[in-house]
Amino acid sequence: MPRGRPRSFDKVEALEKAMHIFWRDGYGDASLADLCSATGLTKPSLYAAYGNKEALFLSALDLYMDDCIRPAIEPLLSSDTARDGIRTLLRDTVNALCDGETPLGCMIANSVGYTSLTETPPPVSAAILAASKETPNAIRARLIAANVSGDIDAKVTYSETLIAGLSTLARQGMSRDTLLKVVDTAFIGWPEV
Amino acid sequence: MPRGRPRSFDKVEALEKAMHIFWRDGYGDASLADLCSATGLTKPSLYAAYGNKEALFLSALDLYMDDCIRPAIEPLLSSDTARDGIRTLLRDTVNALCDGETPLGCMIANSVGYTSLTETPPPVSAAILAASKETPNAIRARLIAANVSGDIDAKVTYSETLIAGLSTLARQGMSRDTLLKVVDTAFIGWPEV
DNA sequence: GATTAAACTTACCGATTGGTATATAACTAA
DNA sequence: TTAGTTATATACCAATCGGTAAGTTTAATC
Repeated sequence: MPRGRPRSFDKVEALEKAMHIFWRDGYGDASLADLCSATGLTKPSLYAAYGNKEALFLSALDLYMDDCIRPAIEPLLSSDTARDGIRTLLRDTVNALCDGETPLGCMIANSVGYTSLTETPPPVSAAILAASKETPNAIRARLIAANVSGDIDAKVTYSETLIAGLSTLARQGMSRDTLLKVVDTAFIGWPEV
Repeated sequence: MPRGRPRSFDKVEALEKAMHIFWRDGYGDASLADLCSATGLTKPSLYAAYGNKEALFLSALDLYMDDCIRPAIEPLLSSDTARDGIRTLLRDTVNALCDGETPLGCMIANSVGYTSLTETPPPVSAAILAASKETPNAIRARLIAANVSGDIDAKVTYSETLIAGLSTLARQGMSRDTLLKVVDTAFIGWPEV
């Protein structure tokens, strides 16, 4: 049993609220005042529980990866073909980007857009950069495993471009149906197998 | 001849410097201190010449459209086929995004990424939104003029997605050659004529 | 019940934000 | 030369930024 006064809030629940603020506003534009009013906590409570703003963001990003990114990557490995796996990943991505319950767009892509990397603390920008590579790396691994012909790196970067663009457009309010058509269009020239 | 003391700096030259700051940092992260040190002006001089920060951004965005966007759109109208015109537009875009002399990425796409549209003044976000539609509108007009078959809107949004994604990746430091390969990959499935 | 350890509340800190009032300097027109 | 007009430099403003020092509650342990 811990010794002193028990904390009056749920730590992961509050972290989820904070994550949504970072997701919507990015690291720099998410003020402590916003984070406090979203979580219902005061600044000293936030700092006691998570450290400082930087540590809070890193925790929120961890949560985002575990909740939103990695679950979408997993089915890629068990897909029939690499093409189908990546196509499904992109369609699932669109559905996540346009989910009405969470902020528009992808938290990582939003953060990359926000960071004038000069002004963001190096640990934060490093974590964002690392996070932004997880999906492309998984796509590359899947293509290599499938032993596909052609330029694998070009296909990886092409997929990366599509994801970043889809997130940007989703953030601007483009509809889910429109973005799903974009995915269909993007795969017209992608050879089978 | 104007009456009072003549201004000691060139107004469009200073605006270009300010434009580069907004281009690199977006509206919110570009502080007046940054804008002053980049232009070499003091705050009262900036305000006397351009109004306030908001008006300065709008002027900078106008300059960007005239210098960078519209010149790239123009050749689209005189291209042999719609496909070749759009493909050339995207290749020129990549070259502009990776130009070593200007900030990485596209000023409009960067600004869209930055704006947590709640915090950006409405005139600014409206101008950004309008600017972000000029290229897609030109692409749509070209496709209509060519009377291409298939879903024109899907092709337009697909192009829009590519541009936004290319800008994001360019901002992250992806090389020009890599992004040119992305454009090649993106047009494999785009039917001729 | 006394002690101890932790969370909470209130109030504050220096730095930076966008924006401006005031005063001085530089120029033209009369 | 003088009056009128505009640009400059200095210094300041309230508001907000991330972060914290005390002091007060609330609980478990002894």
